Amino acid sequence: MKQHFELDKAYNPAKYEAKLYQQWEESGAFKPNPDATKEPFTIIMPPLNANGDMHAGHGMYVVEDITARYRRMQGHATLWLPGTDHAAIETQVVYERLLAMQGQSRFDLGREEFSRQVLEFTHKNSPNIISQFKSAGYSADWSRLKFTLDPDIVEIVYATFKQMHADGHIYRGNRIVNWCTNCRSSFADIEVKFVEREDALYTLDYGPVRIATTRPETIFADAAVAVNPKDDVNGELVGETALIPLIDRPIPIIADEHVDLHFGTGALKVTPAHDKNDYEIGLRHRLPEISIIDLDGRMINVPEEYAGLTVAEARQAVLAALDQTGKLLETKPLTHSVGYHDRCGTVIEPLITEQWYLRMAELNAPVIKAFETNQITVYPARFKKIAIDWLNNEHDWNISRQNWFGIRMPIFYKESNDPNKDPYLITADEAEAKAYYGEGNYRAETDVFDTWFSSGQWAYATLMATGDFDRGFFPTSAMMSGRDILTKWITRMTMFSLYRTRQVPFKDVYLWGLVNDAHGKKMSKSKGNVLNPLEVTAKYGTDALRLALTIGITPGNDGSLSEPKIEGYRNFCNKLWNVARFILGQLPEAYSPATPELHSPTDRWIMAKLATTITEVTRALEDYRFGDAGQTLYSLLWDDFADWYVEASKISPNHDLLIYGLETILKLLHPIAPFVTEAIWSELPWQSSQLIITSWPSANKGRTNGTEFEAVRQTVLAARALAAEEQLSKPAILTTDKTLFASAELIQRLARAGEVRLVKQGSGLYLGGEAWIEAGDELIKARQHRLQQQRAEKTGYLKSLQAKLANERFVASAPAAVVQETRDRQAETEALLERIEAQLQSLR
RNA sequence: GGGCAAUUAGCUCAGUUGGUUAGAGCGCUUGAUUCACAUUCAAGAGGUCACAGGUUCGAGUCCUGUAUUGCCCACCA
Repeated sequence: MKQHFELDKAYNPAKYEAKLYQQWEESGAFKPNPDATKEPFTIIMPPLNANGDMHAGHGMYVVEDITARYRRMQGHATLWLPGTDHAAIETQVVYERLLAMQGQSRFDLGREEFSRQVLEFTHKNSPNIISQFKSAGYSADWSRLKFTLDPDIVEIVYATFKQMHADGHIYRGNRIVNWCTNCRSSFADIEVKFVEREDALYTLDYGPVRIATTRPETIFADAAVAVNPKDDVNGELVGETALIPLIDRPIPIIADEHVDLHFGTGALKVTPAHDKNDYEIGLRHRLPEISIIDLDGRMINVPEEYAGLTVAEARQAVLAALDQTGKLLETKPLTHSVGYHDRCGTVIEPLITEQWYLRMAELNAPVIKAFETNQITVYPARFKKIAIDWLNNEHDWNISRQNWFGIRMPIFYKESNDPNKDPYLITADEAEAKAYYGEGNYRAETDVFDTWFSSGQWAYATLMATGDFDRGFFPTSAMMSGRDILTKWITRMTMFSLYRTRQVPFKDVYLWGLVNDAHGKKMSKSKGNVLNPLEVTAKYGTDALRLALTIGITPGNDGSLSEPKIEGYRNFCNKLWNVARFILGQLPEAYSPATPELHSPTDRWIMAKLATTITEVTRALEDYRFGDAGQTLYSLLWDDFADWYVEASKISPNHDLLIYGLETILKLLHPIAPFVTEAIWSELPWQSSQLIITSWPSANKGRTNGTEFEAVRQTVLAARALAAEEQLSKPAILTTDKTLFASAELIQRLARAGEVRLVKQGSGLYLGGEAWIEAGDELIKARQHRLQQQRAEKTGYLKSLQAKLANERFVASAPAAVVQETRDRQAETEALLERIEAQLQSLR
C-alpha cells in the first residue's frame, strides 16, 4: 500500500526551520509586495545592538513579526524595516575592556585609530545578531537593513542638526553636567543610575556655623553656606561670614529655601561647581563657580598637598587634616543614593563643562499635542500619560558627548582672532571650514552626538535612506518596543519627526514589558535565572518560544517565561502536526480539495467554531491583543478541532471540511507560529505557493448553527464523567430524543458507550437533556447522595435566580437581554431539578 | 517625596466597555489506551478574586482607604 503522505511521527523543527526561512527570504516574501491591494503598513524595528546577542527580551519582537505577517496576509504592502545600532558608549566600553585585557587603553591608540577599530569590530559582530533574529523567524526585510552609522543616515542627522541650529533650537552652554571620569564624557540624567550606598556624614566646623557633608574633599570649592530662611537657630547667621576650614577662606552665609531644616545641622555648604543643587543655588545667588576636580577626576586648584589626588584619596587626606585640626566634629553613617554611570559603573562626578544643548520646551509642545489629541494611539493607554508627563518636564537636552565612538558633531571652531568670523561653523564638510576660516585657523569638533540624537531620527532617516519615505511608507503604522525606551526614544522620535516632517512618525505605539523568569523575577546573570532563547529554541523549536511569549502576556506588563511553559507549546505544535498528519493520512489517492459541503451536525458545529474564531482572532490582532489571538487558536485547535471534530470524523470523514478547517487554522496561526504552519502547508500537494503570502481567511462563509452537535457533546461529556466516577465500562446510553439518537454512532464512539438506544421513557442515571445511562437500582442508590448534593446545589442556584427576578429594580434596570437570560436559566434549572427530583422519587 | 502597575487555584498568568455558578497552562489525584499524537486521551480535586469600606438591581471588574510586591521619576548635604 502506497503511503502518499509521509510526515514524521512528531514535528521536528530542526528539519524545517532554516530551510523555510531561507525560502521565505529568497522568494522576496519579506519585501513589501508591489502588487498589494491595500495601503502600506510599516513597522520600523528598534535597532539592534550590533555587538549584542539575542536574549529573552528580544523574544518580544515576536509581536512585531506577528503584526507584520498578519498585515502581509491581509494584503497590505508590508514593510518591517530592520536596523543595527552602533550603541555608542556601550560598544566603546566593551571594546575598551578587550583592549584592557591586552594591557592597552584607547589613549594608546588615539581617537582615529580607536574609532576605526571599534567600527571594524562592530561590522564584524553585526551578522551575529542578525542571524539570531532570522532564526527567530522574524520576517523583516533584511535587504533594507540600516546601520546607525551608515553615511546616508549620518547625512540626515547632520541636516537636522544644522536646521535646528539655524532655527535657534540649539545652543552651547557652560553648565554642570553628569561627568564620567572613566569615559571622560558627559551623560544625560537618564544615563545615570542611582544606587543606595552606605557612606558617612561628616559635621564640620565652619566658624560660626556647623555644616554636614558627605563630600569633605569639596570644601575648597565652597562658595557659601546656605541655611533655610525659616530656620530659627541658623537663620540669624544669614549675612555673617563662615570660614572654610584648612584654608580659612571666608564665605557668606546665605538663605535659600532649598535647604532642609531637619537634615544634618540645617546648614549646607554650597559647592556650585560640583553639585547639581548647589549649582542652582549658585545661580540664584550669583555665587562663583570654583572647579576643583578635573575631567580625570583629580584634584586641581587646591592646596598643594591635595593636588593631583583622586577624589577618593583627597577625601581621606582632607578628613585626616580636618580631624587633626579639630574641625571634624562628628562622623556618622548615612545611607544615601549615589549616581553611577549606567554603562561603566563609575561614580558620576558633577562638574562644569561646555556642551551643546537642545531647547526642549518649544520642540516638545507639538509632541505633547500629538499624544493628547491621539494622533498617536498608545497601547496600553496608560503610557500616554507617562509620555506626556515626561515631555512636560524634560529639561534642555545635552546632546554632545565626549565619547570617541559615535557620530562626530559637524562643527568647526574658529582658532584665529579674526573678529569678522563666527566663533564656530556648522558643517560636516571640512573644505567649507577651510574656505571660511582659512588654512590653520580652525579646529574640528571632537565631540560626538548623544546616540539618542541620531536614533531619535531613526523612523524617518531609515525610510529616507531606502527611498521608501516617498513611496507612502511614512508615517509608519506601528512602533513596537519595550516600555523602557518610551521616554528616551519614542518621545524623541516623535519630536524629531514633527520637527522635520511635520508628521507624527507612527500612528500606533505598542509597548511590551520585561520577560521574567518562571517565578516572575527579573532575569539576571547574577541570579543565574537567565533563559537563553537560542538554547530553548534548539530544544523545543522556535514556534514554541514564540507561543510562550505570546499567550498569557499582556501589553505593557511583565511576563514570565520558563522551560515547562515552552515545552507546553512545543506539545501544541506537535498536536497541530499530528492533526495534519492524521487528516492527510485519511485522504484518498490524488485528492484535491473542493469547497466543503456541510453534511452533519458536526460539520455545522465546527464551521460555526471556525467562523467565530476567524472573527475573534482578527479582532484581537487589530487591537494588538496577541495573547487573546493565541489563546483562541490554541483552544480551537486542541479543544474543538482535534478533540471533537477530528475524533468525530473518524466515523465518516468530510475530507473537504477537514482540509478547510486545517488550512484555516494554519493561516490564522501562521503569524504566531510561522514555522510549523508553513511546514505543514508545504506538505499539502495542492498548495503551490507559500503560506506566508496567502490571504487572511474571512468569516463570511461560516455562519452556521452548531447547537445540534452541542447537545451530542453535552451528552457525551456527562456520560464520560459518570462512567469515570462509577468506573463503568461501555455503559448503555438511553435517549428519548430522535434527533439525538440520529447521532447514536457518534455518541457511542465518543462516550465509549456499549450502545445507544432510543427509548420511550428515560430511566437509569440522568445525564441531562434527554439522555440517561442505563443502570440498575443498586448503582442508582449508590449515587443517591450525589443526586441529593446536586439537588441542593441547583436549588440554591434556583433561589438566587428567583430572588433576582423578584427584584423589581433588577427587572427594571438590567438590560432586557440579561433579564431574559436569567429567565431562561431559571427555566432550565427548574427542568433539571424536576428530573433530579423524579429520579430521587423513583428510588423510594 | 511624586507616579504607575500588580495582588485571582499549589505555581505562572488570562479575565475586552460591570451582567451565567470566575478561566487557562503547568503541577496534583484517578483511570485509559498503543489503531494521528505518552510531546496522548478521559475524568477529578483545588479559588470567601490581598484587606476594609462605598457606589449599583448586580462588583474580580467602578470609587475611597489600607497592606504587600515590583517598576518609573525626582531628591538625598
